[in-house]
Amino acid sequence: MSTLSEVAAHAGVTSATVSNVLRNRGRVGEQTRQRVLEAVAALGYRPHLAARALAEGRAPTIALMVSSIANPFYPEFVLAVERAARTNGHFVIVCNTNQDPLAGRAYLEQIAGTLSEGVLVMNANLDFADLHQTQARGTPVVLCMWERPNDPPGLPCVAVDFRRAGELAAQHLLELGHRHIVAIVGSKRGGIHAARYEGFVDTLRHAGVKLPRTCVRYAPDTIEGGYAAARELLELHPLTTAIFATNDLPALGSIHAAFDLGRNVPQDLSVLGITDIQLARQSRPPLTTVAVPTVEAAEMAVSLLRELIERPPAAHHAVHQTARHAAHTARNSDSAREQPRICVASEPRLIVRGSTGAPRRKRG
Amino acid sequence: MSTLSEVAAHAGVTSATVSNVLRNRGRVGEQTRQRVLEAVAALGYRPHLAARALAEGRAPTIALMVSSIANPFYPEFVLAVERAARTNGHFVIVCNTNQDPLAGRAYLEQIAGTLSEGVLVMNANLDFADLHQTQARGTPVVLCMWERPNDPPGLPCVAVDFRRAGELAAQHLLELGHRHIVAIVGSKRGGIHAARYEGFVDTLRHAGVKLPRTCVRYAPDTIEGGYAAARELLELHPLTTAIFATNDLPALGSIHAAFDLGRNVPQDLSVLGITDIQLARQSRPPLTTVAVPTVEAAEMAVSLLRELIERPPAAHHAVHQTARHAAHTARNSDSAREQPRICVASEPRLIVRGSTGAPRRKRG
DNA sequence: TTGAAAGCGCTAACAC
DNA sequence: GTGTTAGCGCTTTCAA
Repeated sequence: MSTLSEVAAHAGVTSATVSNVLRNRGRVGEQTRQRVLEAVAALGYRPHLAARALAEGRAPTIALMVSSIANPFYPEFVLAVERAARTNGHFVIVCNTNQDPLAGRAYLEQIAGTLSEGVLVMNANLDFADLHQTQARGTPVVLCMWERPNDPPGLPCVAVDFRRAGELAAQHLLELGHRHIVAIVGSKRGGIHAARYEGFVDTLRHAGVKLPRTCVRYAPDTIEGGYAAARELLELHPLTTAIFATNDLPALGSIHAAFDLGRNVPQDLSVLGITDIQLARQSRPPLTTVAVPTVEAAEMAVSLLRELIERPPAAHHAVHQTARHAAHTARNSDSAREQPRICVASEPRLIVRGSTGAPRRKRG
Repeated sequence: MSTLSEVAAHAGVTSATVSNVLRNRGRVGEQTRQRVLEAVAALGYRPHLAARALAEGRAPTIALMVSSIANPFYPEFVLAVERAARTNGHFVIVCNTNQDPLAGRAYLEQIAGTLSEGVLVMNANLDFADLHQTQARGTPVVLCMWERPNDPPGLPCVAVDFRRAGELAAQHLLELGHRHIVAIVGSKRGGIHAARYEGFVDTLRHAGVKLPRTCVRYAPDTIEGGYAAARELLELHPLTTAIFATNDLPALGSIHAAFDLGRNVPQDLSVLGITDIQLARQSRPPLTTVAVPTVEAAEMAVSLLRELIERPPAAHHAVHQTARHAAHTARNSDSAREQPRICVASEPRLIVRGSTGAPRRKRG
């Protein structure tokens, strides 16, 4: 691993010059530039990113917090984030909080501002206070998929209208003629899926279709969770013709439950979810779902983060600032907080596949 | 973001002392230690990881190269890697090579040795020459799942006996009484899945069961790939009673194909794969498969990497070395190369679930 | 037990 | 155009 000054020596110039040609800064004579380039090639020089980070006062990485990358939704998202980040010259560090706010805090404390110049948060079950703190310390934070555009979280975020997703789902079921519907909510009551559920229920209600409490289950956001919930629901309400799940995983589990109960999907039972993860396409029958703009959201999140990194929102009281690097500006916080940026991603849209259909006229 | 010397000033000591108390190095008086700790708390000091990396000559991260994290197998692996890495004090940077060796090289060139002190390679379709080069430059590299323990790759690796996995699969089918078998290989002919396939074929042959060329398909290692291959195979060989796929994803696709062809699994057709990804448990019917020790391999890989980082294998010719940091040792390469370490993970084992059974006596 | 000082590899003023 | 110089925040000899 050769260093800048080794290259400089080899080219008979000074390291500043090498630095300049490498970053196309400052005017450099054509011949020196050539000599430098040769030296770089000859020595196989590669810049030391940690050193550069230190000197520049900024890191080449961003941290992506997820609760557990094993959730089949995340990898798709991580992929998109990584792609977008790369084109901005950032590497991404995956931080599995494992649903534990303490683990999340530990990550934030170590990484934010020292190894990563920004933090992306994807439903990682983090303490908002921690997030605000890292922000106050000067490291931009953005929430990747805020579920309620009309109810801003007080942090920069990209919002996706999940309420609308719920509405779309209900509408589809209604149009098909379903009236005996049950719902599986993939989070705690009032939890993260609340907006999806409300959109669904409200739409049903407007159409005069009730969804009594016994027709909804709060379950883990997994295939197994959906499976168990669907079985219970189906056994309790044998006349059910459609199951709505607030996420694809439980919807997939519901299809399995139907299968095990000897019910054919979609002939005997319609099932639909929200998100459109890859698996949705790959189930038998393929899952009807309300697609959410995952990749778009990832890209927006990355670009919002980049923006925040480049031009940190001015703090209201101009803070005493001796620091050489502007990135450390937004230091103060509570007294005068400006509205955090919020980007709204495009609307969810219904994707009709094989798991929904009209209910049978009569059921046995 | 306060710095060491700010803390030092606040505590009335010098930054060296603060550094010492923070890392429990050097003897420090109990009272100064207390004052320092208070100052740290008061200022909310957190060490700057990039600065530390530069000073120590080592980075707190490792790079994990994968071809595309969207493959459902990887996240499970990434999760395990991340956990293991964290307990070693390393963050992990995910590098999607996207099947492109050039992308892989770009990653290696930028990251290795400058931002990451080690690289883990998980089937990332990389150029071995690049890998050797980064190793020669002093950054340890380990291959995460080498498929042929008896045929070392010339790089440190953790090996899993995938040939054995193929044997186990064949044995299971044989014991159930299957004789009309087809196979789907999830890689190019002679590609990464070759060992699995050979183990399978050889075991069949020893039992006197032939697997003619028309009974095997090389297909993409995906659900869709398996689906298409299975359909072809099944249409070509209607008497088939069992499908073996070298990976779970194509096996899952095969189940779908059977479904669409009106064949019941396992009554009309048995299907099995290799790996035991989470999805295998969650299909209908659940997939019989040969489980491979994913988590164990991840942990072994991380710990092998750590070992290599801590005690880099001595180069044979003691290389001229002025560098202050020992990590830059193993610089030379080809003429006198010592045997790279290879760790063998525990054996694959058969997991019988619902997708395999005895063949029907007679078929219509 | 503590401090002074050098240096990790790089960038960025500023001077020449 | 190119070199000089002073750091970035930390660790680590070596002295005191």
